[in-house]
Amino acid sequence: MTETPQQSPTAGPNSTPTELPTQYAPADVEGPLYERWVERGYFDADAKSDKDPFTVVIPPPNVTGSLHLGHAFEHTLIDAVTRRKRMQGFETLWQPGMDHAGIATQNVVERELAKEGKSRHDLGREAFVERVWQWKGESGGQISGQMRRLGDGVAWSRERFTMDEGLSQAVQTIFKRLYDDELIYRAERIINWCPRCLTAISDIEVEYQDDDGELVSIRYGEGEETLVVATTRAETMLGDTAVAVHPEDERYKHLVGKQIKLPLTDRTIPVVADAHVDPEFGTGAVKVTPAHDPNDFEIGQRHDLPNIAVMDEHAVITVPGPFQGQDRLEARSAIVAALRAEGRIVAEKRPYTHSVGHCSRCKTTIEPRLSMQWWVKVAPLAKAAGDAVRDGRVKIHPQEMEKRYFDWVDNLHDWCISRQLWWGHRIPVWYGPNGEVVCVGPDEEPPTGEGWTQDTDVLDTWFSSGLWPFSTLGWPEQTESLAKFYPNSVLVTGYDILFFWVARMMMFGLYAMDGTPPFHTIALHGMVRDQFGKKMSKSFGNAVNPLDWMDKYGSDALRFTLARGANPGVDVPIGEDWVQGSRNFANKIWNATRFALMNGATVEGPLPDASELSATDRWILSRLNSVVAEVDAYYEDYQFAKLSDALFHFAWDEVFDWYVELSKTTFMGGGRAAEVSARVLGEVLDVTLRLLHPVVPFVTEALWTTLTGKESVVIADWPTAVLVPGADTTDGFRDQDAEKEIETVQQVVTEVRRFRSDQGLQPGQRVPARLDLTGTALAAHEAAMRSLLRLQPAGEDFAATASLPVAGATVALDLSGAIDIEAERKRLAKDLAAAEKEKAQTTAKLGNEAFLAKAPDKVVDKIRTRLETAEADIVRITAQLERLPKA
RNA sequence: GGGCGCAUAGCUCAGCGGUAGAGCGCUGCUCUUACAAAGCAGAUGUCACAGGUUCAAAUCCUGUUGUGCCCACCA
Repeated sequence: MTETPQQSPTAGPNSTPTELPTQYAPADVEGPLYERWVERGYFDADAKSDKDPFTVVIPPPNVTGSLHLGHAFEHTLIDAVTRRKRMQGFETLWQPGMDHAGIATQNVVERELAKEGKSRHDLGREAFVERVWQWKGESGGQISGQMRRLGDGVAWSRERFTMDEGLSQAVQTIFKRLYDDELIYRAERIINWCPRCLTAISDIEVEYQDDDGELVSIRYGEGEETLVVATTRAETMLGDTAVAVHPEDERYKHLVGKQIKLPLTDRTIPVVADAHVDPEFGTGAVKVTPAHDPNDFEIGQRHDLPNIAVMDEHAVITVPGPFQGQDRLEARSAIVAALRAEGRIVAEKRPYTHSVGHCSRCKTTIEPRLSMQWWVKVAPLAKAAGDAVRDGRVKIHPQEMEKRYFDWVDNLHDWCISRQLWWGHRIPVWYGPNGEVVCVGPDEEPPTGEGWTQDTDVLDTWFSSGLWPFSTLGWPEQTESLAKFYPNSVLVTGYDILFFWVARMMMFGLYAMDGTPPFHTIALHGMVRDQFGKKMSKSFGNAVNPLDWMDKYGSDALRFTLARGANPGVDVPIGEDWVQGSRNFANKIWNATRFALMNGATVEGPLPDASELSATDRWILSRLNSVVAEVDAYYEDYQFAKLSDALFHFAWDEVFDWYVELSKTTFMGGGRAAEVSARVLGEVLDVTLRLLHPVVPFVTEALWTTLTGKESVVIADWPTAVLVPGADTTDGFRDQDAEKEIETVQQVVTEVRRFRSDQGLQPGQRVPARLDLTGTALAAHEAAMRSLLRLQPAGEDFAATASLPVAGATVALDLSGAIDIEAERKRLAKDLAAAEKEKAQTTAKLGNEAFLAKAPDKVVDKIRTRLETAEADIVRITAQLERLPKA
């Protein structure tokens, strides 16, 4: 769809034909540019470099499928940060890689198998794992393809996978060290069991939601010795081994120590006194099922109660009798029915809304279950992880998130790390024939001989990703890369994995790297949502494949839209219309650069001396330097939305709109003035493109290389304040007077345009006009203003029918009787009313003693100025109204 | 049950003590020689509600209502 290259019709002295088409076609440039960047090694990181390092790791995407908009968002932010640092001269490493995502990936592959009517057991462990590797190959390829499309500047040669050889070594090493330090142990506890995934999961992998259940109150015991307990999981009563009451509870004191009959069984169970029981809640008596409830388990420990498991791993009743073989839900209603038949149900509450745990992977209701598992003793590790933030060595951004972090690390239970899965790092522990337990580190031979077997479980996937900031650099080997790039500089990730991943990296990093935290800043971003702020999900039908929008609008457009919505720590809505708007912005940059090139914009040679610059030139250079400073400040504070917005408005409104329009007459006039402006425009574009590059890398690369003739903006210097020869500034050119002057020009132009529009004049219609600019600084801008306002020189027969005094200047127009007097009268009346209101307000304020006494001078001055402006406006408008011919 | 956050233009959000802002959308008029993926002009807000502090409150405090998120072993 490329159009014939256009040539500037007004071919001035500097105009050259340009090869750029009139519309930016991202698809034509993005792919080749990315491949060129990679080939030239711009993204590689050299551990031998003497530059200061800047390191950031990718939050490794799961190899479960393809990237979604959330990844596109995260990658945009990380890429922007690292591209800027690279331009600033740091030895920059963006470490790429992927996560094997144990349970998630195993589930995906099992679903694939299910389509073929097979289960993983049909294949057997080895063949199944082989199959998952195959899946990883495909999915991983897809993911890296998407990252290339996005423009991610990662060091591909360093790509790692949490299950590759080196990282497996790291996993075994740290496991062994923690084991030897007694920070990893094996114990039988109540765990969160997923009867669908058939594995234990950790506490944070359980999602609680309010479910409707039924609370039944059951009478236990016989005759005088009865009490009532309540439960939502009636089936667990088969495993009850006690009833607990509060030690001080008078109602039950006589029963403590007695045995009472457990209904539906031939067992009797003791009544125990335990302070855990809240006498205020329910009946004050609690059934105790140590094998199926974490609290009950602890009560059981205190009172030496037996643990009776009543369900197998599929949550099917195993207790011999009428309920054996029934699923837990089936058994629940059957047992309630049986109890009712015995007259033991004394109350029912249905529905009873209560919080129920679900497997975060498959949503199946968790079944607490007694099980032998491996654990990390987190207390000492979590203490260190909390302290590193508390003492300021690690900053969390935005700071409000610190509270969440502390709440978690300060109240952490031990971490169950073993999983009854096949996909993952196998636990490096061997069991001997006589119950010996041997933990083996990397490069150690496992015990051989009769009866020795390796633990069949694998590790929680977050165990290996917790090592990511240093395992990717070669740890446990003391590599050059590790020395150079650890600790990481900043971690950019979503607040949703603050506990899963960030806290674990903190714990492991501090532990393995002798107390050096893995990064000094944690920048947390929000979740991508749809244009109405709704969560994106496949089932809701509002999920978007980032590739679709990149195909349609270009990667830059997607990236810019995402960056522009990125307020720290809060969710980011995105809609297709907005991406389209960003595409328009990219096109605008493209065309503005075309215009500049057609007019000879250049970066060759030094900037002209300050004495040669027009006020327009000085204004835009001054503004440019403010924006450079502003953008830097926003980057340091991870304010991506603000920096993107600042650049958007500076580029579009100030450079591409006002500067270009105000300079057109200069360019057309040719001569030295045009040369000067061409050099200034070249400079402004050069800097603006470099400022924009981290967020919109492709279009800026295409244009910057064309503009400057240099190799690549990827390796260009990050902008600093521009200096103008001959100007009395050392820290960057600024010119307040020029800024004021152009502001006035803008006011005049806007005011006259408003008048023209109100009068129904066609935008292109030329009107004879006389401009009285005496006593103002605007004389130099007359040609530009006439051009912008379509004003012709006043001829012999000029008759002013409208006269607009604005900002000290007067613009008289000859509308040759075409003026709509009523419209003008209305407009002026409206303006007059506004000015009078303003006058009244400011007068009142200035008459207020208290205000004058307490308000800062700056504010008082401002109010005075407002009053003066209002008074001047009133005079002006009144004069205009009087001058209006009678209708 | 605890903790945190949010309520500002039709939508999504900035602003966080001194004249209400942006993007998108909407209404007019224009192919004005970089760009119609554009230009110009315009409309639209008791800044959730009620109190309080202050010369001054969208902005600070208290309460109310609505809403979202995180955490939690009350059967």
